[in-house]
Amino acid sequence: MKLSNTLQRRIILEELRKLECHPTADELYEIVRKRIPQISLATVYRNLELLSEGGQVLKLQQTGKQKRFDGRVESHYHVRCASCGRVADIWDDEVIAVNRQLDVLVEKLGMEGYMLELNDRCEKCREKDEKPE
Amino acid sequence: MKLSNTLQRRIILEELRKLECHPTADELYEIVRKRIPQISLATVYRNLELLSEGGQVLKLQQTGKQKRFDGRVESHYHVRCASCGRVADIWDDEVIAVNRQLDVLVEKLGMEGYMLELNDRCEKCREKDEKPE
DNA sequence: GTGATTGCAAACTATTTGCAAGAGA
DNA sequence: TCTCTTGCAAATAGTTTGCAATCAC
Repeated sequence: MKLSNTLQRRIILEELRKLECHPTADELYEIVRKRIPQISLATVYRNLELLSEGGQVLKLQQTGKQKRFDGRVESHYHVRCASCGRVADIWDDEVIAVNRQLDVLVEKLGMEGYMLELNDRCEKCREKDEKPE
Repeated sequence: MKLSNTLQRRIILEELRKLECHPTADELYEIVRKRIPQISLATVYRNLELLSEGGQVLKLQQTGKQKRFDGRVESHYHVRCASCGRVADIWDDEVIAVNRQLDVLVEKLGMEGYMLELNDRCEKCREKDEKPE
């Protein structure tokens, strides 16, 4: 589906690109509203979605909207399925090594921490890809 | 506030620890319900929250519930404020280096990608900490 | 013209909260 | 006993969707 060049779309992208910060949809809505007062929040959501599918905008969010919980507290690492959001543990030496490095780096920069997740697609989603009903 | 040892709390933690996977609150609710049929979803949410504050459970989620968008698509890196969720860019050579390593690693493991975010607290939240109204 | 897009309102999903009743120390 | 916790229902927050009108190509 090709995107047509509507006023709303143009302004949304233009205003987003102007910003140094990384607004939420409704923050951007408030900004865009100064130029197109009657625009609706749904339009902003729809366009951000389409633009990010088209690679013109970056969506800063992990897959899956629900929080997930882990009963194991000791440090270990996660792979999240890029399509369904399921999370599994990963025990790869190099992954562990990168995390060690990040621990050190974060300490050095005086930051609170970091969040690293690898993304893949889980078995179930891969099966679905092969035989989509 | 110390946590009292209620049946619900005990079973929630017990069932979560049994699992290899990392359930969402409602997935866990369904499991716990087999043992305490009248338990409510709100209780599961409340306990997961308390347990994760107490460090007995890990919450696998980034701060901030809203999606954020970025007008710059070229690869660059983010720091998210651990308390308000605001996102800023970071241009630190070592951070860039770690990301390069991750690119290579992900490629090698044949995965889709990764998501790395540093966490800190932003100016505004730091100020608030100092003089909480 | 016709398919994409809009604004609006309503729907939806995940999560949180108020409250009165009940359990734990 | 006195606080913490529960179940329930209602509220909230963020986001998505159906629809008829309108716009872009």
